[in-house]
Amino acid sequence: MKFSKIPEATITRLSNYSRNLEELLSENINVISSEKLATRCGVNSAQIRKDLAYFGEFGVRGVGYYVQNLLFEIKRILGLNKEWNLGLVGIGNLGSALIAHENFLRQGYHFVAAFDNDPVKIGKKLPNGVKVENIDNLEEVKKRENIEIGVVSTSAGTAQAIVNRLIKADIRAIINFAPVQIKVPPGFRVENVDFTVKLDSLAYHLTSEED
Amino acid sequence: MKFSKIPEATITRLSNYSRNLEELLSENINVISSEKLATRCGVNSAQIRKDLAYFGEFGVRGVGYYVQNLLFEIKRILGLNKEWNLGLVGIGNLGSALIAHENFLRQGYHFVAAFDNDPVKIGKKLPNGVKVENIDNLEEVKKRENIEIGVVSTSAGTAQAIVNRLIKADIRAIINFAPVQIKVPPGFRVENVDFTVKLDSLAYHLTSEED
DNA sequence: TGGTGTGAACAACTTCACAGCG
DNA sequence: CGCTGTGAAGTTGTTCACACCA
Repeated sequence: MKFSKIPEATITRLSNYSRNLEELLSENINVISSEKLATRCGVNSAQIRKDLAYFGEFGVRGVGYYVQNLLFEIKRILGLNKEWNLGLVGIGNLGSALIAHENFLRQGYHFVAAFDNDPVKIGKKLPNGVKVENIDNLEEVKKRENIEIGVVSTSAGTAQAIVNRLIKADIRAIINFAPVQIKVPPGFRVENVDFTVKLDSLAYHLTSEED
Repeated sequence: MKFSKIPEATITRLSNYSRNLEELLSENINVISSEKLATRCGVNSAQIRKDLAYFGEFGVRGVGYYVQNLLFEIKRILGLNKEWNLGLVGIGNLGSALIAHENFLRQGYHFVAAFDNDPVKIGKKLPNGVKVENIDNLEEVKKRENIEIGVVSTSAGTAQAIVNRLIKADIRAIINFAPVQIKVPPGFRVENVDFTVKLDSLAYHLTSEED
C-alpha cells in the first residue's frame, strides 16, 4: 500500500483484533475471513482490511487470513513481541490493584518498580516482590530497571508534577489514571484512563434518554 | 442552533470543560473566553463554541462565558445535577480499589451495592459501609437500592455473563473494566475502560519511534 | 471593540463496490 | 468462485472566517 498516516483508531482496533484472534486460536480456528472477524469484533469488514493494508498484505485471496500468522503480525506491529517494563508511581488503592492485576502480565507488561513519597510505604515489599522506592530515586531506578512506561496513579493534584519528573528521567510513554489533562513536550506520549469521563458519558445518555 | 446529532466526542469534551471550569472557579476566575478555555483544555476555540452551540447559547458576545454559569449548564447537560447510584460487580483487587476511590464520590457517583459470587466475600462489609451481596440477589437489590449504573470489574471470561444479568435486571448503563468486547441490546449502553488497549498504543508508538 | 455563534471549507475517517488474484 | 486489497464515494467531525451583537 501507498505510504500514508495511520489513524490512532486503527491502532486501538489492532489491539482488539489481537484479542479476538487469541480467542480464535484457543478455539482451534485456523482460518478466518475479514467478514467473520469483523462481526466478532463489532466493526465493518472493509475496516479490517484497510487497517491491515497500512502495514502489508497478510491475507490470501479467496481464503481469508491464517489466524496464527495474522496474530503474530499484529503483535509484531504493536510491539508486543517483547516484554515491556512498567514503573508505577503512587501506591494507593488503585496503584496496588494495578500492580496485582494479572492481565498486564499475561500481555507482557511487567511492573519492575514502584514509587511513592510516603515514608510509611517506602521500603515495603509489594505482593509481586517489588520494593517501594522513594520517588526521589526515580532517575537512578529508571536506569537500573530500564523503565520504559510510567504508570501514574496519584491524585489529580500531583499528577502533572509527577509526570514532569518522569519526563526529566526520560520516560517517554506514560499512562495516566488521574482525572486531569496532562501536558508533555514533543517526543513524549500520554494515554489517559479516565473513569469519570466514561461515567459522565453514561450519565448524559441516561439523562437524555434517547435510544 | 438547528437540530442535529451530537458527536460522542462532544460529550467527552464537555466532561473535560467541566473539570477545567471547576478549577477556574476555585481560582476565582469569573469570566473566560473560548480562546483561553481552549488553550487550557488543549482544543481549538471554535470547537468549544460548536460543542456548546449544540445545546444553546451560553456566552456573551464581546465578553466570553461566565464560569459559574457555564459550569452549571454543562453539568445540567451531562446530567450531573443529581446523584447517581452505582452497583459494583466483582470485589477483587480492582473492584475494592474502585469502591474506595474518592473521585467518584466527589463527582456525585455513589456505590450503593456490591456483588460477588465468592461465599467468603458475601456478607462482609466494605470500607464504605456497603455489604457484599450474593450476585443471585441482583434483581432484588437493584430495586431496593435503585442501582442506575453497573460497574463490572470481573475477569474477562465472566464479564459478558455478568452483563447479561445486569441487562435482565434492567440496569441500562454499564461501565466495563474487563478486557473484552461486551455486547448489549439496543437501549443499553456500555463504556469500556481498557488499560491494555492504552498500553498497546504506547507500545506501538514506542516501537515505531516516530515523533 | 472584542468575542460569540455559525455557514462554509476542509480534513479525517469509514464504507462501498469491484478489479484482481489464489 | 470467493475473498482480499484498494480507489472512489460517502459520512462524520474539525477548523476557518466573518457577520453580528453586547
